[in-house]
Amino acid sequence: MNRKPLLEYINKYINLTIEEEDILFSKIRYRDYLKDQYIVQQGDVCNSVCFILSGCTKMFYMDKEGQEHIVIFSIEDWWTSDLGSFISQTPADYNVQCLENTQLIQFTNNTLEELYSEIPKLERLFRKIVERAFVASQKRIIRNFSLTAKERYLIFKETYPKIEQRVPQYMIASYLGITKEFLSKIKSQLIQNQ
Amino acid sequence: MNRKPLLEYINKYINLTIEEEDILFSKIRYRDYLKDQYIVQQGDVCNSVCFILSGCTKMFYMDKEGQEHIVIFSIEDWWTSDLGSFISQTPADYNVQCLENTQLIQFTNNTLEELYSEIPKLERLFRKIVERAFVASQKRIIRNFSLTAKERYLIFKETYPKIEQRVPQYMIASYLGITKEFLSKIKSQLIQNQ
DNA sequence: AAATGATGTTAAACTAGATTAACATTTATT
DNA sequence: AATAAATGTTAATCTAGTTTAACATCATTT
Repeated sequence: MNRKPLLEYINKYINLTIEEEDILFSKIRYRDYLKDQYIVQQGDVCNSVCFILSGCTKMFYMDKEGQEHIVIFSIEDWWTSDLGSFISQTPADYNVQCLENTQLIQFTNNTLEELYSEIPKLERLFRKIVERAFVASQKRIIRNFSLTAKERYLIFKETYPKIEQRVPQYMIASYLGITKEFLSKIKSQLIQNQ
Repeated sequence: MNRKPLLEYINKYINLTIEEEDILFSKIRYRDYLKDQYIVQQGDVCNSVCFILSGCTKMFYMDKEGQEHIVIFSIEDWWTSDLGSFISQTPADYNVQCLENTQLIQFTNNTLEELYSEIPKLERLFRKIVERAFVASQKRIIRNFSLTAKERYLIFKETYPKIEQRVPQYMIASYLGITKEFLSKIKSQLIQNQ
């Protein structure tokens, strides 16, 4: 299997020797999921974090009214998991479902613990990855408070132009925290005012 | 100075030898801030993360209209910083200001890099800290989407009972993403309906 | 004790976004 | 090609939360 995407990604943060690369790839597992399959299900304990090689997933929370709230989309060269469930080994709050056929690399709990002890540098890698994710998450909280839905939509389009094209509009509405009807209204307003 | 609070905190995640503890405390710096002083200012590059020994801070974003949006409160045994600015060494998006006289331990960029190389275990510590912070941050995004302001207020009171007592109500409103007037309304509704 | 500033409350008018419902368009299935 | 299922749009009505403004309370300074 092709090692390139993961190695290129990792090399942005740390440098591995050839031997370390071999250790890494001896422990991880490739997996293929079909469109609509679940990688994580709300209520199950999530036992892996996954690096996406191709495809697209959504992570969402289903509330008591049965409404879906999308936390994040993930595509190639990014990660997906319910990290909260993974790190504390408690039932997942979220679902992760494939929006396209998706190929990924799984790091299970055991895999990761072994890797951390054999290649301590990976501790740094994952610290840096989570740092960035945390910063993005905090930015999103503030945006949700201080910007209107229209402004948030424009930022979303700018930030994730690829995702805009690949997923249905009603899911983008869910990610933005608005209804699909209101997103429709925003889009028609944007078309008129230019 | 008293090493106990930081060591007790660290011991929840990793174990340090006596020698490692000494290295740690030889590199960090204690600081005292007065009420209302700024630890980080929007626009400056943030060059430390701080562990709070006593006191209370707010981290907030000031929008173009001059409105303050509180991202998080921090009290004893927790951290404060603009992590985004700190890790990428770019101008801070947020302010961190003391709400009480505040005593803290500063980890500067250099301090941390030295510590990581002398005590690699600390890499793991900070990975775990950021993991938890990230999970809490994602939970908050979902709560803001799927719960009403009243529900969010009740959860806030439950989760941070100490903070509720210590900071003015209008700042709690800001943290919840609502106006102080609406928080007042919520509180009077809660008093009537019981 | 009076005065000033910071914080908190109440109520009326307003608005961003939700809800409901009907219809339009695109995609998948037979 | 026809039908069904999924996705997207429009418009009317409704509501959670905002805005404005006046007033109340509490703390600090003189």
